[in-house]
Amino acid sequence: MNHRIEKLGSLLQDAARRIWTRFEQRTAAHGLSAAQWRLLGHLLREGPSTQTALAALLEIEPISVSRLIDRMEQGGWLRREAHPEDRRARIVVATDKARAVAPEAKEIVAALYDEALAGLTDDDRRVLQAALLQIIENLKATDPGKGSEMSSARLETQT
Amino acid sequence: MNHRIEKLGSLLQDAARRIWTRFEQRTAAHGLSAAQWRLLGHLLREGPSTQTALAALLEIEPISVSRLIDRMEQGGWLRREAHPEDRRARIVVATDKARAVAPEAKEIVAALYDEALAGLTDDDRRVLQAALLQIIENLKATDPGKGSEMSSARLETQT
DNA sequence: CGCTTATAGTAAGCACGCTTAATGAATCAT
DNA sequence: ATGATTCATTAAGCGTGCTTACTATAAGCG
Repeated sequence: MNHRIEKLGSLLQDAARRIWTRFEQRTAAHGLSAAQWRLLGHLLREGPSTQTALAALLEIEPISVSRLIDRMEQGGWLRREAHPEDRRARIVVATDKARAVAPEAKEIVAALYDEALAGLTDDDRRVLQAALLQIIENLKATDPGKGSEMSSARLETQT
Repeated sequence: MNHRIEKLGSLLQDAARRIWTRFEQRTAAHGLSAAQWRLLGHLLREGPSTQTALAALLEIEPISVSRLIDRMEQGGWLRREAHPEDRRARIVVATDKARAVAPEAKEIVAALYDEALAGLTDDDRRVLQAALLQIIENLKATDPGKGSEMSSARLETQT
């Protein structure tokens, strides 16, 4: 019998909520939300991209990307442009405004993570990171506890 | 320089999202959501309670509790009753229906957590749990990176 | 007693995730 | 080439969290 983490779901949710709330407090001047910054980060690192590609990358549903981008376009963080070859698709391009705030946002995130992880050793942090990746991997399959095909996931899932 | 967890926020959010999504898939027959189950759990363990008390316990805003309870009341999971001494307050009481599904919900949660944590050793799990608690603690203060007053948090937050 | 302040709950409105379903364009197969 | 299927995106509507602002009651104080 393995160790039970009583409130795993609540703990994860709380931790995540606190982080993005804090992020938004600190970027309030720009009005950039955590989800928006996450998307923007991808866009800036990897260049213009299709909405579908972004959805896959962020692992959220295309419709969620669509509406996120609606607001970001309104906020002037990016533009939707026509795809040159596929008239179904749009290319999402970050604006100069986005490029301009990126360094500051990065610093805010770095400082926030340092704060969040204060008191944790390097080893703890590595275990934490690996554990989160493992959890995500374990829950990727549609519904059966099928788990992963990589990253050393051993399935010992059955009742 | 400590280990940086590049995408701490995203990882936490993803893991949490996957857990509650999965929970809701499995309780779809009852139509119980993860947040509702969380509230119900408190109610069943600790008995009838004021909305304010629930908000404090769940660490969410009273208004969030209010609307959550709206739906749960509609769903027949609980009732709002008058507080005998304070006419401002309402006492929230779980119904028999809630009591009836509790064992099944508990099992679903336990199985889900087992699945989520598959491949993690007992030590990993303990570190994970402690790390999540630490992160939550570290981010409790209003905004300044004040961190915690307990649980061995050393602040090494500065740039 | 009557005024001020604090507390319990709610309303309105926003962000972000979801599901389900629609639209238009591309692609595959006959 | 045409008809069916797949794919990119959007629309509508819901759940959960938030902030801000309001009502009603309670409590403290002159």
